[in-house]
Amino acid sequence: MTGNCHVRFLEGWETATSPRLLDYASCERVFRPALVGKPIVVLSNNDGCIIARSNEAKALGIRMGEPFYKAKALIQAQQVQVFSANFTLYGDLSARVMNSLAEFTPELEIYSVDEAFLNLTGFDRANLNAYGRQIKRSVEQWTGIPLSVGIAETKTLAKLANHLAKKSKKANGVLDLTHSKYRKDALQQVKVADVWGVGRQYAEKLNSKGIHSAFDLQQADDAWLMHTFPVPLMRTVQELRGVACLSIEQAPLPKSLVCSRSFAQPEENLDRLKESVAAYTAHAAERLRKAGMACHRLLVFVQTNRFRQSAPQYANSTSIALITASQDTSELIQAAHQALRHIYKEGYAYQKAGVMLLDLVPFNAVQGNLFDPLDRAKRSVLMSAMDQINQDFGMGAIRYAAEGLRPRWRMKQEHRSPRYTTCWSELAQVNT
DNA sequence: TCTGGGGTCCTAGGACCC
DNA sequence: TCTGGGGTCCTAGGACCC
Repeated sequence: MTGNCHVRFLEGWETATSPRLLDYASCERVFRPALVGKPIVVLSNNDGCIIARSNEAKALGIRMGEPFYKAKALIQAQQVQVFSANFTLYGDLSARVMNSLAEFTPELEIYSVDEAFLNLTGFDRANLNAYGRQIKRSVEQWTGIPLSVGIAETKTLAKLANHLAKKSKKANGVLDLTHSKYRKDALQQVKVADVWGVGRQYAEKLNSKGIHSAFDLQQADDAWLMHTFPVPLMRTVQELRGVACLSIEQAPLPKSLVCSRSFAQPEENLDRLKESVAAYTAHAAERLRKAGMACHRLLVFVQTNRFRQSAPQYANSTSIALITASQDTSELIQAAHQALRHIYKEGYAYQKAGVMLLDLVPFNAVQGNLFDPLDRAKRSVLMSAMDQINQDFGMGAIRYAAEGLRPRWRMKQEHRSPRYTTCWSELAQVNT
């Protein structure tokens, strides 16, 4: 028997079309225990809109995805605590939770910043529920982050169990559905749109054929499904039936890597776009080196604000192939600037730009090139030195002049909490 | 007035070759 | 030169996920 355990903390969010919330509120509370029980909201990059609310803030009627300025009066009147998204802090707390979870399984898959799968194959089936409670209790005690646990034979069922564990008072954060007589009942309770692998498009199509619950989907006709939907949905259905199609995977190598941002203000000027693209490239390259990878292709994209339909619209992208796979920041910045010059058109108010590093390969497996103009061994030493300095003194302590000195395009983050766990100077701001 | 950022997989279709 | 059939590779786009 395979036992899959799905753990979720912080809660998840979804795309703009069906916003759920990201409960980063619990991260903020770890260092400000006085905030427990108080209303909290977390803002998106640029402090534009609300991407997370604590239960107390929800109760006040603050909506998910609501523009900050619209909720401002209510927020002030009710003394709601406001935070800019602090992804550095959330990422670090996430790593601590993952390390704690690793104590409970020989095989841990870090699925996202706030989710993990634990392989419990071979564990005592009768005691899985108790084991789930032990995980929840221990990790919460060690990290201060609340979590919920779902257990079942397949990953899809484990996710579904977790979904119910959070909602059900009786489950109290832990639900084991392995060989459970409540299985049918559980599947009937979950809307098909809430099944992992069923998005909005599929849900609409399924609903129109009378398939509304996870149970309906589990019972659906195979021939019809195969004919109507792409292959991955059939895997989902099999998983709902208890047939494992997805294995627990440990740290699969990334295939691509993206860094992109919306600007605080629209940007028309090529030089400033070049600065932002250089900075995104530098950031992406740093992550690339950290992953031990190099890229064969680099893509740059720019776009105007698609919500402002009255303004002229333009979006484009292009990629540059690199003869030798690279992780060298200056080489990548050069390529990025070359790509940007190709797609830049004057007279548009750009709202967003981004850099994608594609066709990644492990750095130690990079094919050399006889006519390579770069001394890569030397460059590599330079990159390591830069990364070390930035790690010790904070992100951006040392950077390329091409990134600009006082970047106007930097994000607005007026309400960011300190990076308590990753920056000594900010730790001093701890306030209880 | 505001509307994030970072990923994967599958499929269709065009280019090119034999 | 014309023809059909079939293969591979690449790209773009759309679905999904967090």
